[in-house]
Amino acid sequence: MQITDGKISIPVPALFSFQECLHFLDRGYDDCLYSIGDGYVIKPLEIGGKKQLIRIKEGTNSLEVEMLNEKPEPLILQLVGRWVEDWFDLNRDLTLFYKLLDEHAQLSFMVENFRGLRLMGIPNLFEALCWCVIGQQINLTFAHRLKRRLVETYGTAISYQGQPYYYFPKPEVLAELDVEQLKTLQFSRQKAEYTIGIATAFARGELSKDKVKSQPSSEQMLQKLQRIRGVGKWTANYVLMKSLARMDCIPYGDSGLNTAVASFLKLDRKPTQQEVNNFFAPFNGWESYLVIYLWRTLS
DNA sequence: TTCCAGGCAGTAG
DNA sequence: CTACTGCATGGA
Repeated sequence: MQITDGKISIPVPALFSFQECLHFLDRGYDDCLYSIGDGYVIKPLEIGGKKQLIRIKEGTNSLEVEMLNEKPEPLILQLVGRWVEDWFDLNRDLTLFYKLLDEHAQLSFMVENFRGLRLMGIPNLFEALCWCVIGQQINLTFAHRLKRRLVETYGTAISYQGQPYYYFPKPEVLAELDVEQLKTLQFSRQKAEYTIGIATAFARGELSKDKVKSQPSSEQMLQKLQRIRGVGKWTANYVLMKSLARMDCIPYGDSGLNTAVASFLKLDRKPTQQEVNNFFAPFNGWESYLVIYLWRTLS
């Protein structure tokens, strides 16, 4: 990572495609927590309690990060750079995963077709959990609408060139809400209760990214997460993958995953958990990436 | 109209 | 243990 003149230049690894990553972020959904333009993404993020707004473009074998709202000191720039590396999962060598894909009779086409697609993270665990609750069992268009209402109502924003850029609401804010307030945003009673419960757990310090991280194994991380009401097997696996960058997660029950696996196995029904496990077996240690690539086949 | 979406908890057997 | 049900809305 190089920092010169208030800008950050991050070298990208082999098997990286900015275009594939942007495609993932775009996908036709209206997301309120970043903004995609032609060849760039603008993202608001908080570093050390300070609100930053960054624009990420592609350079020559690099990502170029520009600070849009202020010119912070080099230490902060360093942290912003690390955050971007985290978001795009840049510090991962995908050679082995690609070798496994290449050896696979049905999936080897992904090596060329999806080349360089990375696991785009949701570094904020609280946000990731809320997003799962919102997305549970409803169509993604409506899920994005619900998220937008939550963020625009209870989040904070900064303005850049006349446009507001929103930060996800703080747990302390959502923890103070009552169910009826979220129901006016068209949350179901259940989604409202789960969201407030998760916010309360974070606000009280019962749950945090560090607390989940400190568990010795993925299995125990899953168990810690699933103790929270509203967090089941699907959500726990999803957030371990997206927020903690664990590589061995399969969000069992995911309808998109079921659709993709059923299609490769030529089933006219949902695959059983055993069939999903068998399908994933050759990708031991790379399950999360395979999930991302299977979802990619659907869009 | 009915069915089902990037599920989950609660209950019954 | 498995099977079923309510939840909320919108698109196919």
